[in-house]
Amino acid sequence: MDQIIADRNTGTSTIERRAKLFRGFADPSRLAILGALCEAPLAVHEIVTRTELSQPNVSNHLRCLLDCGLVASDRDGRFIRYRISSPRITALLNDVDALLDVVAEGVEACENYCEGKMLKT
Amino acid sequence: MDQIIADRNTGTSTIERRAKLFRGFADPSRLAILGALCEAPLAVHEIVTRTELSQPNVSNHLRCLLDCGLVASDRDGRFIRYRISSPRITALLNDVDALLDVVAEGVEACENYCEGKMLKT
DNA sequence: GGTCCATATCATTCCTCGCTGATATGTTGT
DNA sequence: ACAACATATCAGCGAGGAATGATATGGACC
Repeated sequence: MDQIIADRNTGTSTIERRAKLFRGFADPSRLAILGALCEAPLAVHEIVTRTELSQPNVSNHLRCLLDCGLVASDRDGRFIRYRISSPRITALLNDVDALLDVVAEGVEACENYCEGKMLKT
Repeated sequence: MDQIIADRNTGTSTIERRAKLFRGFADPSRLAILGALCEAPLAVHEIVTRTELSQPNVSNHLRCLLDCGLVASDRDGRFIRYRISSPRITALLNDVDALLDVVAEGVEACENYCEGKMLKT
C-alpha cells in the first residue's frame, strides 16, 4: 500500500494505471469489438456489421483501443485490418469469465453503483 | 458473436456481465481498497487509514464490492472485517499487471477516452 | 482526375457515477 | 441506560465519457 502514494511525482500511480486499463475493458461496445477480434482480425466495416454498432462509434473505440495498445492495425488494400495485439488480452478475458462463474449473481445484483450502460439494440 | 445479442430476454448479455465486472475494478478507490485487502483482511477504519479515502467513500465502495461478491465481511467485535472473497481476484489483478508490462506506455498515452479520475490527495 | 468506398474526426447531448457533508444505525463497555 | 466509537445511509453536486449526426480525409479503381 506504499504504492498507493508512490509515483506521485510521475502523476500516475500503479493503481491509476491499473484503473485506466480496466476502464479500457469496462465498456460493452469495446468488449464486443475485442470479442469479435479475438476470433479473427477484421476490417472496420466488418466489426460494424458484427457488433451492430455505428461506424463512428466503432472508429472512436478502435482509436482508444489502438492508443492503449490493446489492438494493432495493418493496411490491407483499401481496408484497415485490426487485430488483438497480445494473447495476454484473451487470457485476461478468460480470467474474467472464470471469475464471473463465481460472482455472476452478485454482479447482477449490484444495483447501487456499476449500473453501467447497455449494448445498443 | 452470437452472444452479443444473446440473453436479450434476460436483459443482461455475457458482454454486459463482463463490462459490469470490469467496471467494478475500473476505479482507483476500489482498486486501492482491493489492493489493501489482498495483503490482509481489514476493518473499515483501517482501510480508511491506509487508503486515505473518506470513511463514507470507503463504506460506499465496500457496499458495491460486497454486493458484487468481490469481497466478504465478518463481524469481529465492534469491527467489521472485510476480505477478498476469492483468490481468482488476486489472480486477475496479477494478470492485469502482466498485461500492463506490455501496454503500459500505450495506456498512459491514451488521452482520447479513458482519462479517468485520480486517486484523491 | 474524378468517383466511390472505407475510415476518421468533430461538436453536442445525455447519462452515469464518484465524492462530499451531514446524519442515522448499531455495538461495546461502564 | 449512556457515552463513545465503528459503520452505514442519503441528497446533491460536479465531471467524464459514450453515442449520435454530420462531415472530413484518404486510398483504390475506372
